Amino acid sequence: MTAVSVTHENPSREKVETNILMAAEEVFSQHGYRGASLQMIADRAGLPKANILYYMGSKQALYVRLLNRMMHRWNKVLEDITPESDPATVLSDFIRAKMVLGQRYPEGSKLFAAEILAGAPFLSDYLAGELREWVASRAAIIRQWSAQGKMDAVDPKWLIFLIWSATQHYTEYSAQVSGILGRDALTEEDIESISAFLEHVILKGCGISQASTNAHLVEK
Amino acid sequence: MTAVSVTHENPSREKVETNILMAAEEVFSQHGYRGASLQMIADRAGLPKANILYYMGSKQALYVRLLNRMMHRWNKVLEDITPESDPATVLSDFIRAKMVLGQRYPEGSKLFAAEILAGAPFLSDYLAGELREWVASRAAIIRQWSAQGKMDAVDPKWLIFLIWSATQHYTEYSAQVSGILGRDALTEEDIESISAFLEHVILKGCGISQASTNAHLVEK
DNA sequence: GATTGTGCTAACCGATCGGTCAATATAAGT
DNA sequence: ACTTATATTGACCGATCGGTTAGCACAATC
Repeated sequence: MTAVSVTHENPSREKVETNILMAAEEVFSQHGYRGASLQMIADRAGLPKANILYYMGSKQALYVRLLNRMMHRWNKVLEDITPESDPATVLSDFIRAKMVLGQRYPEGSKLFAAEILAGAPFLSDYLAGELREWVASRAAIIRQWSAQGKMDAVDPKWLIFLIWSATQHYTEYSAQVSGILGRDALTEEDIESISAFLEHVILKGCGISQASTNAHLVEK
Repeated sequence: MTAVSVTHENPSREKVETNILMAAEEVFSQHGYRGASLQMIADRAGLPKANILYYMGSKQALYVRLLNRMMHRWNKVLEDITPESDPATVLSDFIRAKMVLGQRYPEGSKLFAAEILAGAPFLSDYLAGELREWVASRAAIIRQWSAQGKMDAVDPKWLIFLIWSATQHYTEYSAQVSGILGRDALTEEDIESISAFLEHVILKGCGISQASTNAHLVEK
């Protein structure tokens, strides 16, 4: 068991696995679980197919691993959104964080979307468990804000779904968005412009006064 | 051979085709183009596989036909949204129409979503053509409204995307929504509640005064 | 230098893929 | 009745599916 030695330079197990995970994330996100094939993943990773199975065990194990990885990234963002006293900053942070998440992990986000489109066969427990509780706890806070007159008495669940959908749209429907905009991808300015727009509409729409400037109102 | 005459009882061509299209829409929407198999479609339609190909020619032809059917439904909704003078009614109608569309054709909507997730290989022309022009023409109208002081100077494209994403969410992420709500499906009241919420937040968020009552603010 | 353990992969497995075809059944026209 | 056109489907095709296995390369241990 002393065989620690110098395996660091070698394409050590970790590097190979990362390579496979990246390739698999792309393929699964485009074609869903059933539509993805190990051969496509292997080709994109530049490895023989048997190698994928050697490292990952099975197609399902690989898929579940990707889902879990994405769930953890997602949970991290959720945790960062602490229930402070100020609705404006909390909701604003939430919007920005979700936009960043989508931009940072576009493939993982699409993979998640494909899984849910398929009826979430691997995620139903997570949705009805952890995520549901997260929504419930946040909804309670929002309800308090409404009761305190800090914002309109909107249904908190619909508000949370609104922020989710509006931000996710730009990663999962990137093909539609760029097709319509006539651009290959969104620029940094686009992202900032969209974030500012969503902040403006959602906060104002919920009757929350915005602290920041109005500079973002200028159309790109 | 008494079986004669009454061909009306027979599943005449049109009926058979409709049956196949329905089955195919379900399967494609769940698994995407690659993930769907003709055998699954045949099973769901209660027909032998060869029969599917007899009526539809090929997997791709069947898929494209479904996409076109959904595009026409979609275009019909878009056409109904005429550029009247009043932003409030136009945007409100748009929101409601999109909610209805999603509830009416959930499978077709999901099929569309899966196609776009996969990079829209069959729809790129449509997106960069018809749909793009529709967005451009509507954006121009919204810009006029802003110039006339009827609403805030938000970027019209982001506004259109916001309405799309917020409404689509409830059909395409129905697995997530119902998982979190702890309900199998959305009720009529849910739909009304969501529509009213979106109307309230988006119109108010864009600085458009709402004519209707505030009854919808009561949380479900 | 023989042994052991791991990384790696060509070759193969049965199942299923989209699609073809020949055979049969049914209906319609004459 | 006979012909023609259409409907229907079991059997089959080569390709590809996820997964197994046997064997080779290589390095560390004894």
